[in-house]
Amino acid sequence: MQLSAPRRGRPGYDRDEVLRVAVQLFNEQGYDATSVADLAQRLGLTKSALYHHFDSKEQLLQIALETALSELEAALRDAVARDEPASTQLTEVIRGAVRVLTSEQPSVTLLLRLRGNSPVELAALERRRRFDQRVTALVRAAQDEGLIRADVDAGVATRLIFGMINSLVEWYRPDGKVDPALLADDVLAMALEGLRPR
Amino acid sequence: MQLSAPRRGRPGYDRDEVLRVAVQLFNEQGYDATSVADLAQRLGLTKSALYHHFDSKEQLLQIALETALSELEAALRDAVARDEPASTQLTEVIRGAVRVLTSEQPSVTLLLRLRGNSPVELAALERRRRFDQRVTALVRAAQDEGLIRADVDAGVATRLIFGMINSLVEWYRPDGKVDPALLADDVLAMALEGLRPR
DNA sequence: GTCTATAGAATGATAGAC
DNA sequence: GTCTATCATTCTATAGAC
Repeated sequence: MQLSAPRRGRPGYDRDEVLRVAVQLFNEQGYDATSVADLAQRLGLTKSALYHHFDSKEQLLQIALETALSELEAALRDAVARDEPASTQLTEVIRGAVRVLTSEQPSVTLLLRLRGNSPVELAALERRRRFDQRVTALVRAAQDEGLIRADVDAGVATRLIFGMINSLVEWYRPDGKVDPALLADDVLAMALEGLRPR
Repeated sequence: MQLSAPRRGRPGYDRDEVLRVAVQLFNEQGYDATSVADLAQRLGLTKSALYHHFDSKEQLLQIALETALSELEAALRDAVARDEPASTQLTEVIRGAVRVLTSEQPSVTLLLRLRGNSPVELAALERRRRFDQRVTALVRAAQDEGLIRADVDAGVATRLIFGMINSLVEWYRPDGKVDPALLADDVLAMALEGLRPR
């Protein structure tokens, strides 16, 4: 079974490679601050060559956001699929979110910086909001089970936990020095046990 | 003592009011996605009238960033001024940072979203980096004193703590329902004791 | 010849500055 | 309002691998 069709035509970038470089540049400079000319220059192409691969600048954004959101939603689905206590599901969601943020860091970074300036961005923000709501419900259930203190608001607790997790896109570097699974352990330890020695 | 000079000439915005609206709009849409025409429309002015108050769009950004950075640096200075253990200084820095993020939320929000696309942005990012380094040194000293577990990297711990704190700009709303000082208690409790009941 | 990646030139719209 | 620069985008055509 062949994994990729044999290359026809002159050699050059394919769609995936263009997308990868585009998302990286969007994250370096910001989506709005990055012009199609910037991207063409980074790739060593002309703008018109880029438009052969994609319909619009926004389409590049849309595809990247779809990747980020579908991976996060899959992690949530996997965590709640098995018949386990909400506390276990919550810890699995946290591990899954850390895994997605490290493995799909570029596209998730784009997602976390959206301002809602277009229908595409608004739709992505709405999907992200629904994800947050489902996690908040898990935190609430985990409070009922006693894993999480009941004297903190579930919404505040969720936001603080994901404040830690989401900050990963700002400083995590996939250079192999930090195992993402161990990083998830650190996040869970800090969220549940705190940083003070016991 | 009069707090504001009597208004002369036609009524209108003064420099501070223009700045306030500008920073708010920058945060709604993103700095790069906001045009001077957008800002003029929001204020009900022409672009020319705006340029009477300011030299450039970037000057508005620069002033806001100066506010955010000087307040954060002042909070750090206050925390380390008194002759107390590093552990105490660290908790005071955290309280101060939460106070600044809530009281100066608009300008700090701008600071946290910078990408370094101009010399002004690069200089601000460099000042922010120095702030982070000084806090990391405090965390390291607090580890030596036993407030913070020694088995987590000081840099990782600092980043996770400020991941929580910085997330405030995304969801805190100064509507009076949440006292910032109590919010700082929540952040400190989660960072030090964790969310699991003891 | 056919398919794909690429270029050059030009479009209309909008940017920041004054 | 006006200016010049730059924006995203499109049209038409070519270069190179099959």
